[in-house]
Amino acid sequence: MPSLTIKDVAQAAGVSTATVSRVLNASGYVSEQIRSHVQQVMKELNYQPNALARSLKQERTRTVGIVLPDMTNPYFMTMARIVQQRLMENGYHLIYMDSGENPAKELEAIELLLGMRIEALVLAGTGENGELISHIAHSGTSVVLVDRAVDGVLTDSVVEDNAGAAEEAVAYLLGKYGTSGAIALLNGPESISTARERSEGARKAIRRLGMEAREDLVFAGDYTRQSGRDACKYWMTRDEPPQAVFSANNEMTYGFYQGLRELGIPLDAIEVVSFGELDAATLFTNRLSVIYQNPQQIGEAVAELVLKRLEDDARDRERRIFSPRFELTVR
Amino acid sequence: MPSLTIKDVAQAAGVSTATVSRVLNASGYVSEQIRSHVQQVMKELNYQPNALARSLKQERTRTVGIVLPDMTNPYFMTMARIVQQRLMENGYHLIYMDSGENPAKELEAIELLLGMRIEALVLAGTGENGELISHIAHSGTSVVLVDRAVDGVLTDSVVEDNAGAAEEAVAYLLGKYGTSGAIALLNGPESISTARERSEGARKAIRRLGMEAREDLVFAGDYTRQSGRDACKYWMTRDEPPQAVFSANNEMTYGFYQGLRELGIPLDAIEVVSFGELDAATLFTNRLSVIYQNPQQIGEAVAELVLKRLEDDARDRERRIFSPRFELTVR
DNA sequence: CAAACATGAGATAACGTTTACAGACTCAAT
DNA sequence: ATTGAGTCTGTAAACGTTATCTCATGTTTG
Repeated sequence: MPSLTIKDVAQAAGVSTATVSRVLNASGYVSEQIRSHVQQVMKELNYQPNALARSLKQERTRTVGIVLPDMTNPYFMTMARIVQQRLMENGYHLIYMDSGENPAKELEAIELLLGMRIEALVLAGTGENGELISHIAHSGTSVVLVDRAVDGVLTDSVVEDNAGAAEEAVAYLLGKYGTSGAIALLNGPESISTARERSEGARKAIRRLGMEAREDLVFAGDYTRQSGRDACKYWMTRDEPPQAVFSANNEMTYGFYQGLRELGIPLDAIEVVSFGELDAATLFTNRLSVIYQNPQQIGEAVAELVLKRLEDDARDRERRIFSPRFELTVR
Repeated sequence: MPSLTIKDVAQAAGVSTATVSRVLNASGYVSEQIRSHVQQVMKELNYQPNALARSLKQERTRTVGIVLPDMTNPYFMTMARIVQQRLMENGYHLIYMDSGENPAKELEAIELLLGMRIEALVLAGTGENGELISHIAHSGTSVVLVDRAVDGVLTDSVVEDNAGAAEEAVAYLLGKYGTSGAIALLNGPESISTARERSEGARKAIRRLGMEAREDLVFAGDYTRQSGRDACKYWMTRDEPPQAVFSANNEMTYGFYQGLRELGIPLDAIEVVSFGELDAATLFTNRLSVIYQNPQQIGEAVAELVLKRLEDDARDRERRIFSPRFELTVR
């Protein structure tokens, strides 16, 4: 829209556009008198510099993009908030995109951001657009992967020891409920690296006891509430339902409880250990434990890697691995 | 960074930049032969048009900004996701900012967006920057207020009948627990319009029975978990604790339960009715009911108003009011 | 058959900034 | 007096696009 330009300000203040620009950027020489006068005029006119023109000219946007699979998920948003905060403090800003766990939308989002000339991309990916992402990383825009790896992409990344935490949690359940094997695994989609790793860790715990996972107690969910519900119905209506469940994320866990509720089974009838942000839920039941992924910590790491990469593009690739805390809250 | 320009493409394809621009925008005349050739070249070079330059030239960004008080709150994000979706479908995109419920950060966010030349602003405000917001609305950038009114600002808006819903809920509690008055009100900050309205509605229900709210059973929270916890400690440690609580938002409700937990009081010892997204929580307790604000519905309305306003700036101001559903889930 | 028109493609002037570059002035040191 | 450095300000050329204006061609039309 026809908003004010530096020209209007210059005219109103009786100086050249160059001078206005200089006071705007506090660069070059400008007398204190004119300086304050120009600033006065800018305030009066309510002038707001055009970031588009500025970025175009400077060939810098000081902008970072982040694309997340689900912006309604507090885990991701808590992480992202820290990133935004740290970037802001360093003069960058963050632009959010939601891929909805959908590779095509992810592609669209990334291309939109590229068009905006982001200087760095933070991605919790669907795992599918490896070729493009690699290409981006090799052509000037820094890429930091978070939470999830992407096949064939080697860049800075901050991930979690999903396998290790899953193994620990399942080992705990096995220890408690014996080797009878009545422990169910509620897995996420194979396309997502975290889901694969969690599933693998869980299985490893079982194998270490010289057993194999009972495939009728393994459910291939897709990180949605609905799939947790489905798993519940599948398992809990049989003659010998499992005694415990390991769930790969929070949404599926909620779905599982919803299923119990619908089946009329008391929520405390079965012990659950779940990955993900379930703080609020643990208030309400005595038999749910979580594998807590500290999103603040992860956000801090992401911000740090982004900023480091931005100031030195030639750095070696860095990989941060955090260990989620298996927090036994069963009372 | 030195990304490719239309010039590079033109050179590689052996045509002028004007021609490349024409195929890019499918405007003007260009032979099918050259057309496909240029597109081929663009694919090969992985060319991504510079949105900054494009917007600058066209004096249109097709961008809408949204500033929310808390992007980790699924209520807001569920609403925003719909807005984004609808805007995308109409060729706009949405840029998110988080004000953290802080007027100064809100101001900063708005100014940033203005600098980016957003064409419309969606705002769930802190209630504090009325002057600026009014000014924006009167100078070409459409403004749509959502969830919360802002003093002195008259623009398109979509809000809820907070007072009505609060009144209904508290009337229910009064009916159930008699007029003994042992119903506690957990209010939000007075600066936020929704909080004021919810508090007022609750008080109205009490007055209708010819009584006044007992001020020792009214707690002035601030929409944070911590304040819910504080309220709990304040009320539940006295000789005659309240029999029921009306809470103005979800976060405070979680805090209240956390307080109960810490005090060792069974969560079902007290009935709660709360505003906000508490879907998951109602799975776990039998004595929590929610006043459900349908975020999808609100998102749809916001998107519709934004799009209408964008295509006809002269429209009359429109105000959509939704009635939250008081959903009695107590079993 | 000239005149009108549709088609195709290149030059070029913006859009709102920043940033050389170049003048002009002041002031101290030679 | 002359130089030179330091301070202040303006002119104008970019940044990567799009859109207007040309100028060529055909291709209809009256």
